Amino acid sequence: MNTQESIQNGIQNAFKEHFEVELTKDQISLVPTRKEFEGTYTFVVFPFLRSTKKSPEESARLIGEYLKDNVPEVVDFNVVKGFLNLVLGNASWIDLFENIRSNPSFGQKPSNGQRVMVEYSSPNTNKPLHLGHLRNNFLGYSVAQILEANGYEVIKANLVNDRGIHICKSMVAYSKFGNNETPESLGIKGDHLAGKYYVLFDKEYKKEVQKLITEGKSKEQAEKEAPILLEAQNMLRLWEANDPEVVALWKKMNSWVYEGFEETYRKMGVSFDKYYYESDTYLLGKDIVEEGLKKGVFFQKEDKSTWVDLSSEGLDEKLVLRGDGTSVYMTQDMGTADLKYNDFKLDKSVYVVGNEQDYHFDVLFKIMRKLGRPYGDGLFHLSYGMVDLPSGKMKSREGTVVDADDLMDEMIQTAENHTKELGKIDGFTPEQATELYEILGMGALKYFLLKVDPKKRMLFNPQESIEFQGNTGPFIQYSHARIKSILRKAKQLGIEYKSTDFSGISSLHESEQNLIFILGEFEKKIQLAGQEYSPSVIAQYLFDLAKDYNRFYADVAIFQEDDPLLVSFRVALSEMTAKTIKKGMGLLGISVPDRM
RNA sequence: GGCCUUGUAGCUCAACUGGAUAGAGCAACUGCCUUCUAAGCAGUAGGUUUCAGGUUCGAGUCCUGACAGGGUCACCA
Repeated sequence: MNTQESIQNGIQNAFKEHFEVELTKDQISLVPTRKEFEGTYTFVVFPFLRSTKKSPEESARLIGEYLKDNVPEVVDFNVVKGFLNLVLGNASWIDLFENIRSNPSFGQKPSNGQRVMVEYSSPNTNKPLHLGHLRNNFLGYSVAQILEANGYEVIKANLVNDRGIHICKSMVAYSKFGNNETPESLGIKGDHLAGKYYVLFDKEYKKEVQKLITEGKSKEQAEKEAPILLEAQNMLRLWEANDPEVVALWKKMNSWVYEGFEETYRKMGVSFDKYYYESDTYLLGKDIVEEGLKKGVFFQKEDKSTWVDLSSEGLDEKLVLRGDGTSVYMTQDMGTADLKYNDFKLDKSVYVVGNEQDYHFDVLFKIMRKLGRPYGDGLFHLSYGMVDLPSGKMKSREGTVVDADDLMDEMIQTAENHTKELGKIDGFTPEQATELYEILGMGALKYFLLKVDPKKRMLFNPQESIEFQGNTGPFIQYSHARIKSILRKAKQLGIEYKSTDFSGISSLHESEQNLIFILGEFEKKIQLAGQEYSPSVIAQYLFDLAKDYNRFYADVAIFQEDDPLLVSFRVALSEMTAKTIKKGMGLLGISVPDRM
């Protein structure tokens, strides 16, 4: 039984004894005591005044007395209005620390027997990845790690959007203006080559529309009839008819893009267990439409188009299959949901997709539940906000995006400049230095994107946004490197701490207590992050942990201490902090250096 | 216009899901490197939590309404 539980027990008994009331454990919530008051846990008595039939102060005092007398962990208490602050003794701090450090699976829950798929990234193959994709990829990868730490078996999936009119746009532009350029001949990545032609298509298209308008067409007409658009539409038809020439071009350009993506993913540090391609899945889902019609979940209109009526659930009617029998996005997604389930027998399925698709997924999930899918309740849309620039929204077609590759390179470059300025690369080989810059640059970037609640839209200012001081990745990485330096010195001095018994320690510094307390919160935070699908919970926690450690570091001098037992204890406490930082940063997909 | 969502210090974000005097970082200002890494630590200053009501012992958090931003309401994906 841990400290919290024994306090809860004590409170239960106190209520029985003094007020003759039976409370259940989950009615008794303990909150951390605010910094300005003495104590570790606070019990709020206001909600129970009806059963205590006494003033808040009196009720709190009675419970406090009882706990002090009957719960060994509680050595003192104080009452402020209706808040009962409990003070824990040294022994329970040491106990708590021993518990944490003797747990070999700290930060990793045992298997819960459930399997979850996290689908993220899901790029289009007509353009390179940009800043928005970075948020998506880092989120998806991190959530996968967090779910794994919560005991799930996780499958990371990438559903590649490799077909459709937008892909044909790049292809048309390339075949018209490409002059047989290749990534090699241009010396650029394949995804950037495709992106170049996607932008070129848009330019050309706008030019043609303008020309048609001056020839007297209406804007709508011109936008529909621009020759280059007709070419793209024709190419899509040819592709669907398996035209050898179009398919060959499609394969060639896609393979370039995949090579480019692979390189970007490697730099991002993300990976996938399963790839799905829309060129394989885009015809799926029609059988589900049949099934839905039979079950009466869907209905047909006069033009033979198939719809679902969700008005009873507060939504509208929604098309699921066109009148001519061709698919829409929804059709495909219904089919893919079944495909994923049949491939892996999933208990849960997480879609990491931007919040502009909230409505779509709301509809999709409601449909799958109406159809009685066993996985219906396990579907979850991890909806995240856009990343805005000071100049506003990013648009690929107009080229106003922050390119993912460029940004990562810039971050690494900045890390290099910063490190050199601080003169911190003594004793590094060139390879080690390069690795360090990458760890720091990527750490800064990932932490910046993950520390914010995923649901919220966020602002990225290229000039100011990413710092190396304060609430940043490098700050946490720095704390880790500092501890590693302590551990190296401890080893050098021959200090034994791994199996030392610390129960003889009689007094702990306040910053040591704080540190033990926050270390003890780690598993709760992992659980919360898993429930909420929110890496920001972990990021926030790690910042607090690093801050508490740095406070401790400044407050006590580890090796100057006379008592060898205390020296060992402080080294052990440091080591545990480093382990927790490393594990936690791992959950965010961020590496930590041993030196920096 | 309907629906969804957001609004907290000059800026970027927190607030343990209804608890105490709303906290951090950046930017500004003050201190601290002859002992463990100053990418650090300590401190000063900065707030009518967009506004108006309501619910209650208690509201940034819940409800209603306004105002402002964003998204969506495609036979695009």
